[in-house]
Amino acid sequence: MTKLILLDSNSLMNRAFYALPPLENKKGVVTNAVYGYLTMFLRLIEDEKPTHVAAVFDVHAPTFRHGMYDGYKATRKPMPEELRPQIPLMHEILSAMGVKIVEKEGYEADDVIGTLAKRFKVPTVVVSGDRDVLQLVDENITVFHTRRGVTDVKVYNPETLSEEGFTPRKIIEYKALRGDASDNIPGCPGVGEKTAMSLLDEYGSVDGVYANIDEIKGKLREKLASSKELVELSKKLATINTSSPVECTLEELAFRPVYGEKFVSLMNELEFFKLLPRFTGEAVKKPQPASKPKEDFSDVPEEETLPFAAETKNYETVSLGTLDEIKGILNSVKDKIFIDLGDSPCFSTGDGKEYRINISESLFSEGVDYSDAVASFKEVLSDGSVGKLFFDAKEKFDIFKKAGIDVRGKVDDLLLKSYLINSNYSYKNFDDLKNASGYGSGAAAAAFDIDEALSRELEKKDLGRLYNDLELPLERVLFGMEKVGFRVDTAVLNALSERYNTELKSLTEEIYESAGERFNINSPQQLGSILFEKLGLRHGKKTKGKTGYSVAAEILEELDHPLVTLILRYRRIKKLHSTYIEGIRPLIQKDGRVHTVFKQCLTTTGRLSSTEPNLQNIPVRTAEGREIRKMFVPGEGNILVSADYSQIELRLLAHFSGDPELTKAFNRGEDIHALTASKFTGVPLEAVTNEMRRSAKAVNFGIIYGISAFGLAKNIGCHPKEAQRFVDKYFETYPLVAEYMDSNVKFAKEHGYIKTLLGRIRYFPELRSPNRNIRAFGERAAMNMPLQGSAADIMKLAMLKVDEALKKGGYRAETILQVHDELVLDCPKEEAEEVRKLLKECMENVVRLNVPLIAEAKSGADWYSVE
DNA sequence: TGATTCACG
DNA sequence: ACGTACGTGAATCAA
Repeated sequence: MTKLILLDSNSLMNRAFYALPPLENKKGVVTNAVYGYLTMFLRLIEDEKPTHVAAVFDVHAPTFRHGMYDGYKATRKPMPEELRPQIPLMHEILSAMGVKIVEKEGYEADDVIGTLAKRFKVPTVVVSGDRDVLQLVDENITVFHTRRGVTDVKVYNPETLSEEGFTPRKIIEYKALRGDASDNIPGCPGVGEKTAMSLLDEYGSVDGVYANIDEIKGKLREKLASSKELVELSKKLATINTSSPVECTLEELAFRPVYGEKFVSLMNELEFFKLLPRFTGEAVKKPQPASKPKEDFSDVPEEETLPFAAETKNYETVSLGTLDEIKGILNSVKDKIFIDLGDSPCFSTGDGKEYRINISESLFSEGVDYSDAVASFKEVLSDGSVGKLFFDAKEKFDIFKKAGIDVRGKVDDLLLKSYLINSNYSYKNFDDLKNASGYGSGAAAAAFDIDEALSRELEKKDLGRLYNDLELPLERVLFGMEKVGFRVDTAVLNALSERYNTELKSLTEEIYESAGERFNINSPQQLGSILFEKLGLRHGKKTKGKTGYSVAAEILEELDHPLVTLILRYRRIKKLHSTYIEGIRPLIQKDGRVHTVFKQCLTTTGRLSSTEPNLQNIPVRTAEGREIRKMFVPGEGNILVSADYSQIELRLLAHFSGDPELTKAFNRGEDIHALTASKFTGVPLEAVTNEMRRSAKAVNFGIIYGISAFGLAKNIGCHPKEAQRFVDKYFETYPLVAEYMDSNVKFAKEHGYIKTLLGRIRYFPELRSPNRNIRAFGERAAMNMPLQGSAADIMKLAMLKVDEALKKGGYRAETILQVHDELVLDCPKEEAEEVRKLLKECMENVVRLNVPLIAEAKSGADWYSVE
């Protein structure tokens, strides 16, 4: 039984492009349209089982139709930059599969499709995202119209078309009157959906309308009369040419797909791991000696690719129903076990089997609950001679700790390994591996293979030490910090809350009075309309997005109006109150402490991040906000000891660049910002004013961030031209810094990545973007990474050192917080002075640079008073 | 869900 | 002629 599928490929790719998020493979190639197209095609193959297929594309050349240049699509939006390269890619994939691509220069895909559809007189399915092709529907031809997304398809045959009040011919007539903006068909101005339909219901066609134009009254008649030519042109534009000179026989379209090496390698390169087996069917389950995906990446050795050893193995999943069964297997574990907890806990012993604990059925029916299932792991988890493999070990430590279980023995963490291999995609790497293993959900059975593959990759990238000697031991330290937590004084919290509440209330009244009406002060939209429309204050040029005016503090500060002053104050208090008071209150646990969660595998630079609550952004810069810190206190009988690195990133800049002036200054212990100011202005060091130092400091920071004159200007509020002079002056003063920054960008462009002091890698796919701005962003980030990332390395190393030193010295003090360049310890009072010295010592001597590392260590009764 | 705003290093 | 400082998280509004 013959069945022909005609794919309106440009239309489908366009649909897919806008329907799907901008998927990228690890090389930074956007693949969403290709992915969507293939998904749809796959579904068609499975559901429709076509015997013949044609993928029809537009050829982008001056477009003629009916022999007349029509300017058609001349004003159409240009194809997005991320979509354009996906078209040739799609061609390549289709060719590899053996799907016939049909295109005819000078003819729209519609015309080619119309011609083929009508030519062969066989059952045909036309697949398109455009409604134009509905005019082709007949007893042989069905149209699949993709609506939202790529899988939501409406099937049109003569019956369903008539249910919507259309006939194939009426589609053309309708378009002629109504027009179609997306296709640049003008139609009759002033005639919309409703009018077009009622005219056609009355007169049947465009010709019918004009033959009876006298019957029509008023404005509509004028419009129609004056647009007669336009409507007739529209009709021509809307009519698909079903006799284009396309030389193509039915036999040429025969669908005999081949999923050979070329196809497999393309799919792997694009990282369509789930799609591949669906195309190849059973073939992928069997070992495939011929096609090792890894080989396909061999020409890009520096790329952040992973081996897929897991793919070819056969795994077995076994479901366990009783505690005895679970315990039986757990008792036999010799050296290493992988455990994952999710909807149903599962584990593997490295025997190629995955054991799933069936909570929902037998365990429950035996009156055993989830915590007992977890508790059944107790023996093996507490056994120090058995190694553990986890994905996100710290989370597992926490879950087991809550069940009263301490995890002992050597631990490996798949997430951590994956993060070090590529910090841009640590979770995604793992997903890819899971998919490659052929199992959609837990990859317990494949975990050991994945672990091995990741270990090989770590070694290849020289990350073994960073993993074994830094990140992995740090994970335990971080877990300890989370468990201890930071005590919050609820009396102080309540007092602050009350103060803020009162203040907010009175500010709200004052604001309403000043504005002359009540409105939602928190709504940027409403606020903007009050300030800029009602009061007519001059607004910034910024009209980002569609909402209109920016009401950010930096804009409002320019305005001189009592209402604005009130608003700014309101917002400051509101922020403090909702984020740091009411936001933190519910996070205080029964022990009176907040237990932040440190994300060790999140940032691209190697820094930690802190959540629930975020203790890394507690206010400090303003006196007003700093008050919040009074509620963070040490445990009973303790004192807080804290130390922070002084200008660690600038010191690293001196170290890496080797700039003599910068190095000399740090070695002499000079004030680096004042020095920069002095060199800029020519005045002696002692004569540098606060204002001069402030600007110089901003420049120093700017350098760390990968300076741009515009960014600097915005920060210090000067003209970009003046900022540019500062930048030039800076690089003149510290010439080796300029060289160093250039060398970073150059290296990143050449190799695709940059390393920090301890060899941490960050990839920069942005540098290969066709988009200038994205590239420029990548360049700044590449300049910043060695500084921010190395500072993170050093701090992490210091945390390990502090932890060891405290243990070794038998101190009871505990690290409770890290804020990038600061460590906070909860310390018994009697240990305070010793611990303060120990902390400073550890932090300053953890690595040796060409310049000294300085840490200032202080203590205090709360986080506010730490001096 | 994404955009805005603002807190930190 | 563009749009820009680097790295984060939480609250809030508007769709």
